[in-house]
Amino acid sequence: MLKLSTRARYGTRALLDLARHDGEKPVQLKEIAGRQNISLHYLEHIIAPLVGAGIIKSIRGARGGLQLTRQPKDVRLSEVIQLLEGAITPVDCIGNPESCERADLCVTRDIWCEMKKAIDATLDSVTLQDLVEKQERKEAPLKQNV
Amino acid sequence: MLKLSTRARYGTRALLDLARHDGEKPVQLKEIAGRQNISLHYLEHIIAPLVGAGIIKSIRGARGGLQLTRQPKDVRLSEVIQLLEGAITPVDCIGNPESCERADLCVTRDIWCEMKKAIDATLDSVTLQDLVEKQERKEAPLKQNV
DNA sequence: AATAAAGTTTACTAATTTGGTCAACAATGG
DNA sequence: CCATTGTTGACCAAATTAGTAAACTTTATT
Repeated sequence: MLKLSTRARYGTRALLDLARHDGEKPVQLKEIAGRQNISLHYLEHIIAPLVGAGIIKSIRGARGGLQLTRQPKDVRLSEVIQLLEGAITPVDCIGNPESCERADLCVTRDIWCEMKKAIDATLDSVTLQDLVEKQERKEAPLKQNV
Repeated sequence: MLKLSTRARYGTRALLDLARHDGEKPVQLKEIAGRQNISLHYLEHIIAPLVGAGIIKSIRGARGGLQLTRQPKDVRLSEVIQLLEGAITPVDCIGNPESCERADLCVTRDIWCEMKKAIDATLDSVTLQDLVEKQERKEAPLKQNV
């Protein structure tokens, strides 16, 4: 049913968490895992490709942690999802047309291509900064009630 | 990676096959399986929900087969995919917000909702008739070369 | 230098989903 | 009655997903 993997979901939440603490001291994996209610061990796996891609900087050792290497406004979800679950290819023949001999005549393939484009466009239009701001707007009214 | 299941792909191709023979005598599963290069036994399972939903009529016995119950222009891919793999819910919390306690404050959820909308809109904009016409346009130039 | 606090990496596993196959069954035309 | 065609349920293997565990590396601090 065109599911997004938990890797993608957790990873995005983790990045949003980092974005909210951008400019502060490093954020520990443990903190993120706690706040986002994600298994620490699992989160380690999810973060790895993001560190590998250089979108996150890791600082080892005591008082270490993780930090974004770019400003939140410069990180698009399209890139994040790409790193977390690879390119969005609803069907294989989008990526490599050779995988199906009828690819060039196949009209259903064309539709799946359009679907991919629609998804990509959606994700490309959102940055971490957008999410941070949205989150703050959502939380603001609540604080007044306290 | 947001894969479309083979059920969805095969099923759509099968329906397109039926649409191309709309108004003719019933089309046998065997023929479709042959033309579309899909295992007959597997196709049986894929067709079942479509028959169940009444989008296809089945005629048993000798000279039986399958037929669309509606005109191809009245069958939208959104409905087809819905039948073949259920509602498109990139994350569970879209369908039932209760599945996650932070649903109402979750900004990533909002993005996944937008993603779903983009996919649905794409599929809703295409009918089987559109596919048939597109296919004919694609095949036309080839015939001249023969 | 020792130690504790981080992140990194590899190995393993359980559960689920996917993509089928097989065979018995039901209905229908001839 | 019988050949043909769709229907259904049981079953299965491979892949993927989601997660756990533990050893390992790096670094700040004392």
